[in-house]
Amino acid sequence: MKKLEDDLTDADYEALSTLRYTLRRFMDFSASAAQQEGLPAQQHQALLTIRGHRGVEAMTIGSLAERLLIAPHSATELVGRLVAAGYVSRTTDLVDKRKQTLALTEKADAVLKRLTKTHIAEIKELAPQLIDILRDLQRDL
Amino acid sequence: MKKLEDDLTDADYEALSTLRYTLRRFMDFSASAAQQEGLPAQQHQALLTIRGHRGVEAMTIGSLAERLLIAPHSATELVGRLVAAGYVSRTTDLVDKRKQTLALTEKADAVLKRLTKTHIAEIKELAPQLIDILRDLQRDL
DNA sequence: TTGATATATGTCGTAATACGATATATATGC
DNA sequence: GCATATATATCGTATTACGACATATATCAA
Repeated sequence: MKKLEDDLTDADYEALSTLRYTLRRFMDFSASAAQQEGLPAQQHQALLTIRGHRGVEAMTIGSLAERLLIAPHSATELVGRLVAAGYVSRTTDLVDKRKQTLALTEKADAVLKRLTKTHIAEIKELAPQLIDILRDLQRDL
Repeated sequence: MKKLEDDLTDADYEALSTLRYTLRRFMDFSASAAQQEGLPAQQHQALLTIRGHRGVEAMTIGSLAERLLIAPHSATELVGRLVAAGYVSRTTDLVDKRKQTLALTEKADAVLKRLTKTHIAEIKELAPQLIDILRDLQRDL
């Protein structure tokens, strides 16, 4: 349906560039919204990850690290900040005492609820545009 | 089609969390790919932005900053690094001597071409999943 | 059980980079 | 032709993830 060679067109670069721009705007919106609630972006992501976690196993430092794509010891530091700020409680797992079980405080629940509503609203604005760009790139090459 | 109250369900948090996880994986893939080419992620974004720029006006420090959502003086520093590494040429605009016109070197063109191909391939993998999640969130609330 | 190894988390110094505050050069408008 | 705005640049600072290393607990084989 398109060019026969495997070379890239100006439109290809433009599409990818626009995708990244759109993603940046979303991330920027998100970071600003979190900041307004007094939360650094990464701490917001940690709260969302803990709250959005499905599964029988409780959330731990290690699984948080996996989900955030950071090293376990970086998650340790991140959780340290969250506990210090009163957003997360950290309890030693009773079965495996190496593990730390994480849970949100009421304070975190309230903040995250507001942020999540705002984010879903923003996504509704952004989604159609994003889907269009993704479809374009799918068809590409 | 869903709950009547404006409250969030566990599934809402889960969907948003999954969206962010998917975005992180893409960004992480991208950062790793760039790193393998010797480029920090932000420098890669700068190159892509310059290359993907459409419009009569040439790319400048200021418009790069806008597109990257960073402060102009941060773009100055970023471009400084790119010039030092031989990826970008910076020339004073002839009409408006305050402006710096940016262009990619051949070295940058080659690297960016490889990276862009890889990225488009990756997006083809990720796009269906991403579109699904976005649709879910669109229908939501 | 014991000892060896693996796993989970924690500590501390470092590096990278965007920012704030500030500065300079050029343009533009009255 | 000055006052103000715009575009870019410089430098010190703050944030945060990481590498290197350390500790505690678990697991498994002999």
